[in-house]
Amino acid sequence: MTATMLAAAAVPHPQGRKVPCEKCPLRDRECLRDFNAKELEFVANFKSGELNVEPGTNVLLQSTNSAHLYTILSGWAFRYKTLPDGRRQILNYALPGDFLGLQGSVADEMQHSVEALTDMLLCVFPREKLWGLYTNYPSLAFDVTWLASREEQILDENLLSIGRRTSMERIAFLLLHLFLRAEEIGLVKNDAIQFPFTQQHVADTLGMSLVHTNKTLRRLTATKTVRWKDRKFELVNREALMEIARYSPSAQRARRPFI
Amino acid sequence: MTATMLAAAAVPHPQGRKVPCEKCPLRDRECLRDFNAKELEFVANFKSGELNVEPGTNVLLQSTNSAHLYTILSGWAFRYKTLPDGRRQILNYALPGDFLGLQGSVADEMQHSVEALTDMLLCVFPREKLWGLYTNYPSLAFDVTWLASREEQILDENLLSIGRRTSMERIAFLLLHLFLRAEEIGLVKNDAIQFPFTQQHVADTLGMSLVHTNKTLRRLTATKTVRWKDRKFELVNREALMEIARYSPSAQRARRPFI
DNA sequence: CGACTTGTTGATGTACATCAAGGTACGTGG
DNA sequence: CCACGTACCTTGATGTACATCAACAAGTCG
Repeated sequence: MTATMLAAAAVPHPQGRKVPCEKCPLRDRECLRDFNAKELEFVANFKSGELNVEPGTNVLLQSTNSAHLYTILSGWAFRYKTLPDGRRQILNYALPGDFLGLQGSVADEMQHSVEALTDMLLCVFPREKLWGLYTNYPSLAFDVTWLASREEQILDENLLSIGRRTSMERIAFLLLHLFLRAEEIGLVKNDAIQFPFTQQHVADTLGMSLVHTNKTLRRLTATKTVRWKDRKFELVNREALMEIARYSPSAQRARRPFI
Repeated sequence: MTATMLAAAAVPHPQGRKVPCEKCPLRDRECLRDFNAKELEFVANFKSGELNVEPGTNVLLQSTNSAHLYTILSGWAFRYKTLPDGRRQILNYALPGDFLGLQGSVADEMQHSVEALTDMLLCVFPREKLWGLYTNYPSLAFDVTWLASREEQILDENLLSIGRRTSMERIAFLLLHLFLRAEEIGLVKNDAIQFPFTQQHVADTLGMSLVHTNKTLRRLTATKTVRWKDRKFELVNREALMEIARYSPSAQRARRPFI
């Protein structure tokens, strides 16, 4: 029914810092807001190291508590929950610039897991410094809230999908959504991108069986709005796909935090 | 398929303050953390008035932007989204102590609507003062983040429900979830409570049709774990219901903010 | 040493039969 | 009139089974 969970959880053993914050790869992205010098200094101090993980690694694990928070510098992951009998629901995907582990600062233990889809480079923050961020850097605190609220928006949209969209609309919406997020951070070239997930992931995201996902996906590609073969995804007709997905262009975000 | 949307949006016309913050009805709830004098003073200044709305009123409306943030002092509401053709998905319910409208501070316009289920008393904050809260009251800023993160947790759980639980498990889980939230804030007496929503709301929350919701609900009540008649809900066998719902006791929250 | 088989595994594609869920219709009771 | 209850038929989704295809490892032979 669902893929088996990979057992090995990442043991965070922050190596010495490699990339100084002033040279953080994320800083080039024009979709992120700029830091001032003071903020940059704090963040540099906030950062305790980096973590490199392989596909299939569990960065965070349901029912445990991690001492770390992570910002994704590169790579893809997904957040998911499982029922005791193994049924799996993928909640959302995480891309460069996304922030992982906030829930652990608010509850005693994680209510979901995070698994890497590709090789990832993570920026590691010790959780106990989060409070210092709130007391000294309200702009960064607001960024954290911004990220939490954006995650909430995505979940709302997902809930609408699974609850009320048809299977065709669901798949179209998910592919479009991920494409647009990837485009926002510069991962798309010539309307094409490498998608690191399989049909099983799509099925587990949309609450569908693998077989039905496959059939619906064939029907979707038959519309010639998208191509998806050997991990390579191409958006052929954006407007038509938006139509199929019942996509209402969501509100622009004023700015996007850096952290 | 889904209930029709009520047209009238609430026009916030903050009347003069009625309840001074020191006497806020929420302060008695032992599930909320205490304010210190300084925080209380700020919040009293933050508050611009109160708003009283009737059942069916749209407190916030998708695709608009409200100049206000609200804390619920009393009453029930629900957050929902609609597709252009009218399909409705209820995302979550809002109870006393919950905070409404944060998304509007992060995006240009609301991505969802909020409709009152009962008479409600709302505490009104002007949105532009939110930044002052972040700069001067990090503890309150953290509370806002706490609330956003808790909302995210609930949405995660909902997504798991709709995506992977059976219809029986779904309904059991929803009823249990709402019962426990109501219990947390002292709305439950003798394992019984008035639920202000209908089967149509349950259907729209769980992504099911009304007819199927009704049939499944009959099967659930046949298990004698709950009673639900004329808006009165009674929890007869808590453990058995948790079993049916595949409820994994979620982590305790260390504290709960007041705002 | 390199080239060619063989077996394995994971992702995808497709054909059924079965079942859960939807839609319409028409009840009741307050 | 609205919320709830139930019957009936239809359809969308599931589960099982099996086939294809590429990637990869191990072993064999010239």
